[in-house]
Amino acid sequence: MEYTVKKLAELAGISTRTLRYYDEIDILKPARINSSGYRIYGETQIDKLQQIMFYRELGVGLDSIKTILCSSSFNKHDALREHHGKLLDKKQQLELLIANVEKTIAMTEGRTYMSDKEKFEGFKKKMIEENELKYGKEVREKYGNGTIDSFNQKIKNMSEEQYDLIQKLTDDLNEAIKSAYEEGDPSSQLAQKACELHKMWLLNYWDQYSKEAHMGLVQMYVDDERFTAYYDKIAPGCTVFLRNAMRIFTGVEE
Amino acid sequence: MEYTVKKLAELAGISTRTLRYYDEIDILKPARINSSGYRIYGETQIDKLQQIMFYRELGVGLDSIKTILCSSSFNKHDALREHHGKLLDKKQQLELLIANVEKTIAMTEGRTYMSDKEKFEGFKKKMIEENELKYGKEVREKYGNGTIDSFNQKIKNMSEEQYDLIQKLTDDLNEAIKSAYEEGDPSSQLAQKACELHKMWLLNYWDQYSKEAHMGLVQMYVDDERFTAYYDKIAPGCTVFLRNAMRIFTGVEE
DNA sequence: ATAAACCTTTACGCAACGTGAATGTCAAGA
DNA sequence: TCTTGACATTCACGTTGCGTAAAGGTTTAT
Repeated sequence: MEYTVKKLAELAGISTRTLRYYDEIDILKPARINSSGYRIYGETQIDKLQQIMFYRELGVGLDSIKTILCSSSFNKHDALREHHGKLLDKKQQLELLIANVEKTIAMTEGRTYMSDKEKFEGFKKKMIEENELKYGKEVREKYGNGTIDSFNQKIKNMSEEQYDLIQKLTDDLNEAIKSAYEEGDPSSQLAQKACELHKMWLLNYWDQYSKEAHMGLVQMYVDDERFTAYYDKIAPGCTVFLRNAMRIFTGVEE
Repeated sequence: MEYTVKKLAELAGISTRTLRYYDEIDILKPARINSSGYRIYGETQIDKLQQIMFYRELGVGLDSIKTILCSSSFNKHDALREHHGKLLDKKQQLELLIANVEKTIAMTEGRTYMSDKEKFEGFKKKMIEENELKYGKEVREKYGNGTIDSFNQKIKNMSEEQYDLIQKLTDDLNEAIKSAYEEGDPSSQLAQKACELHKMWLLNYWDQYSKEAHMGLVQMYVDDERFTAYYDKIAPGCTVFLRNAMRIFTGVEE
């Protein structure tokens, strides 16, 4: 039995373009070409196509398939195991992605649930997105996943009142940092009050507080340009000032 | 603070090409372009880039990101949920793929374990690949996953002797079908013996046998071109002949 | 002044085809 | 016989998100 492209394509449930492509990349050549230039396939080609489709269904790339089909069964087995490893990696990566997306959705849902009026737009944008984006990785690395997970959980469970409170706290904190910074003395009462406020602000997100962790965080503000940029918006140079004040506040030498 | 491509790229941990590309597709335009044609970015652009990277980390396509960034938070939420759905689909698909690859690996491992000498190359190629490829789907659909899973399990557990036995049985079966077909009478003793052999052959793979299932399988040989082609290799037209003989053998009217 | 380090645009490459465009071939009906 | 419609052919561009030159202008440092 002989087949033209269309026939074979229908038999195999693929497109004619695919067959021409397979011809082009030398993965499946027709048995012969007739006088009009038509591709003619035979039984041998059907068998090969079946094998190709078999590996294709396993997600193997055409390039790999080409070499697989020409190699011994030993190498086929090896190739499959390598492919398997790749798939597992992909899966793990995908699961991480899904978890992150779910977390983000949960956050936005928590927010919209609490306020239909997008009252907390600015708050959320600053707190959640910036926190997850900027702080997420670093905090995860330094203090483990638990820290940021509980952070997210806390945000979800917060009442509107709490949101307002934190909003106010944040404003007060920034104000305090600014005034203290303008005064210039990290050991001043104003500066130490700012540190206290920063601690209170932090306590809203951290499950357990430690001076060391607090100091570490503020030091990180200084070390990472992105953090510095964020805090220096209050006043240029105030990130370092905050760190110095915090050294005194926590008594931790870093 | 102003940034050139290189500066911003280093800050964000991406390539300059990426920034130029984002400019090209209108996803992140520089604040201005200086007299030498250099791209100059500002704080606003940093913030936007952070948002872009945030969504990018979630696996959202750049096209979607562009619309997301211009839309309300409500629509952002919606887009995220849609994206989430897509990811779940992808995951499911990937898991299926992995399961199939694992199954295939298990099969080849079973085979190589049983025979280092690639003694069963032809057998394996015909039995496992063709079975899984051609028969897998249909059998699954008609008789559930259990049927083919137990089939695979059985193959794995088979001893070399059993392989030889089945090989011989297969040859006998084909021989019997051929002779019976040449005689031409589906009710002949030869034809009924072929049916009996086909049943014995089947029993090596099926956990429980039923006349109905057997008849259904053979009818499927007739209905599906690919099956027909396979059996007609013995002799053109013999698939239908086998079906007719099987009607008498099983007494099932289909 | 000259080299190093930066910037620019242009454009091909990647995987696996989809989707035309322009044109040739074949079997069948008026 | 002529035409129509279904098939075939070969280009060749589009898809995604950039990587990677190539060929050239600008800025900075020595």
